[in-house]
Amino acid sequence: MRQRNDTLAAARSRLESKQARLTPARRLVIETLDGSSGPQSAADIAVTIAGAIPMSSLYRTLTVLEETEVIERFPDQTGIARYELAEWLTGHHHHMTCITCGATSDVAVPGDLEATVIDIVSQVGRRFDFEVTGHRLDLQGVCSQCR
Amino acid sequence: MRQRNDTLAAARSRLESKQARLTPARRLVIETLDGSSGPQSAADIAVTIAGAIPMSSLYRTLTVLEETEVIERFPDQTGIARYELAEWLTGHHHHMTCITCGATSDVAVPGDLEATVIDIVSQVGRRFDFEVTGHRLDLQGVCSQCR
DNA sequence: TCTCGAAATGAGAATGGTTCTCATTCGCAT
DNA sequence: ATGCGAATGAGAACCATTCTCATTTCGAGA
Repeated sequence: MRQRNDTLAAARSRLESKQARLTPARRLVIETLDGSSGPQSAADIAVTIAGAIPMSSLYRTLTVLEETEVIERFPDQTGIARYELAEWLTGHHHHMTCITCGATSDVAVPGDLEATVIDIVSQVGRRFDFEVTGHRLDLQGVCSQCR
Repeated sequence: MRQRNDTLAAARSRLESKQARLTPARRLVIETLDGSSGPQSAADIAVTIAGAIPMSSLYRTLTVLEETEVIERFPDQTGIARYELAEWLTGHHHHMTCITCGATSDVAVPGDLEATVIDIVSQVGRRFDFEVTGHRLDLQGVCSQCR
């Protein structure tokens, strides 16, 4: 299990390799995402850190962390940006989104199944002359709490 | 191969079952999406139809068609909404997005592979106590034109 | 065919997430 | 200590999308 200090150290060296610093704001955002079980919006993060970082700075912080590939950004179903630690920090995973409560949580597909997914994806890429560099698998459904 | 008239007829009956009409604007949008090979943004559609529908009406049209499940909406990687005909009209498919040019195109995963995907997805759902109702598989990579 | 009411439209204002500007502050390397 | 690029904060600006409301269109019934 990766420790928080590992994440911060890895993030710091990634940032420094791009002449950016691990500032208090950036550290706070990284720690927040490291403690979350699913992708967080800027507003989510602001709530978690109790507004410790003004929105304009928070967005800029998120942009910097995204550009340095410490975090990844993708829109949720409504188009609002959500962030999580980059996969090289967390490990490859996918998402399950509950169509009832809207919650999205991470899901690590078991290794054997993930291998099959990768195989399928590359077969499809080959068939359509598309050089696959990554994939995303989202499950929609109803979570256990909503049933 | 589904014909355009089939699509329009199916859309009309779907709309009428929800006391909505197949108006000229709605027909135009449906025909536009029917003639596209990938998801289109509101701006894309506006260009294709040469501004024949004012943006406020276009957005409302898209909302109505989405609510009646004639089309589906999902945000692209930048968070901008993109639309395409619902899967009950087009058949189940996935998307390939080129990380170089940004183009997204539809891809129908061959039946045997799709069956495996469905199997994997339901296994994962079972394992995580999540009642899967649908899935989305996005391939990222480089298209043949960009290589 | 005429009429009425519900549905649809168009123009423009309003919204809200996100980005930009710019003046100020911070922190590392001399 | 000093200087300079990096980082910050406040607020304005942006822009995709939604809302408002007055007007128009369509279709069912007279």
